[in-house]
Amino acid sequence: MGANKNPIRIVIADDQHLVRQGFRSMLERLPSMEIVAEASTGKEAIEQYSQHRPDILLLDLRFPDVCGVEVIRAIREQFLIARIIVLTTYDGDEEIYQSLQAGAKAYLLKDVTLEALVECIEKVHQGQTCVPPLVAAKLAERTASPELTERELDVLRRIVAGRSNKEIATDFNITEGTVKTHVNHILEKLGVHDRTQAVTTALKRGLVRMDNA
Amino acid sequence: MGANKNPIRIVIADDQHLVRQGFRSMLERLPSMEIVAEASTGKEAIEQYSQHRPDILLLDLRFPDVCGVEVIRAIREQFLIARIIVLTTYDGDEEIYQSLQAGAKAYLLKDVTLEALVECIEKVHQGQTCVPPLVAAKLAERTASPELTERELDVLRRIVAGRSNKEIATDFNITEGTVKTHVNHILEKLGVHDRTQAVTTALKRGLVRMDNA
DNA sequence: GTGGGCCTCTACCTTTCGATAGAGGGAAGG
DNA sequence: CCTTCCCTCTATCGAAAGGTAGAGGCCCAC
Repeated sequence: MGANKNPIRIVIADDQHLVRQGFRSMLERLPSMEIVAEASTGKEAIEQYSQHRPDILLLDLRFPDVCGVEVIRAIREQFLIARIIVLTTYDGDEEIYQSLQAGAKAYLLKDVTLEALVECIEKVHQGQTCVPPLVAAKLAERTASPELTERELDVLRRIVAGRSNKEIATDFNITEGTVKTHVNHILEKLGVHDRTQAVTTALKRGLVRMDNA
Repeated sequence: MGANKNPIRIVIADDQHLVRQGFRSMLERLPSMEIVAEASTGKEAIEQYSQHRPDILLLDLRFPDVCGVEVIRAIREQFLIARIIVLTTYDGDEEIYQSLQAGAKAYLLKDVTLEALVECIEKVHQGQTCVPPLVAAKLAERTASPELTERELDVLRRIVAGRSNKEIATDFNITEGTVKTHVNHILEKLGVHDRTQAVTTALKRGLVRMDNA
């Protein structure tokens, strides 16, 4: 089991130290893989990618600073050939859609087996994509449901932040009536009946994220 | 680096395959540790504990079936000496409190270093406990805030499920007025002004969990 | 048994929310 | 140019939510 001449060069980006070390520990056993760097934030992920130009970037979506999708966009902007595998626990249709839309080549959930991960890495390295059936099914859900406009997303985020219609109105310098219009459209598009349900479905689908603390 | 005569025998319980394998891969390198089993559900965790009686159980809180706290209670009921380390991403004060209350000896977040994990395992194996400062701080928050009654928790769960006061009333066969009373108490105790904020606060603090799908 | 939670109920009132229906302006695209 | 979409606003209305202030029954602990 000697060193491989052309191992697949990989950067791991995950905000959890232990998870990164775990991945590293598993993948380093394989002679065909080489971990060239780690990143614990979105910013670091971009930096490490630029610096090392790995064959594969294993990317989580959760970071303290930039969200994973932004990382994908930023990297793909500079390096169109970038081969990015999203490896995360989030299974919301919106997160999947956004990631693939931004240019990720694969979307894996962290409950896959090591074998599946390795297979995926090899496929992507060869220029293929990799979207497991369950993920694809989630993606289909999203395609079936109407898209929110930018403004509606703004309002939705404030709703999740726990603000009232009146407060949202002052936040955006618009009338409460307008906010209500947006809210109505949001409820329609999400297929729910009140803002409380809007919050939970938005969180489940990955349309918004809760701020910590 | 030969085999240790008395390695610390460990069971790993985590719903994510890749994470389990990562932990195993890391810990197996240490001669002083031995992974004797894995579990991917709460039920399995209890079974594997009973069967192997490990020195240490590394336990996540998220499982498809039983929640981690229940697992702790079930195991501690049979095996009072059980030494359980909670290793999770959840940092809500309620989850921490419940876990330690149920008898966990340590509570670690998955962003700790491997060194910290190993140190924790050794400490717990020697009969000590291990609660990092940040976790302890979260715990303090919980102690400072009033506790919800069983009924209030029932109502809160329904609120998170997106049900209206009227619906909750029929769910529990009580009047809508009574539900409103409970809701008022909930809002007071959580320190929020409406049910939407109650939902996010409850989720952040780990008082309730969202049902998937 | 007395006090204190807890759960239950009632009543009243204000505010907020959500539904509905419309309308005007601006930007993008055919 | 015309259509379409988005954002904005107005107006009205009923339904739901939230605040306040009680009160009775139950069980447990002191």
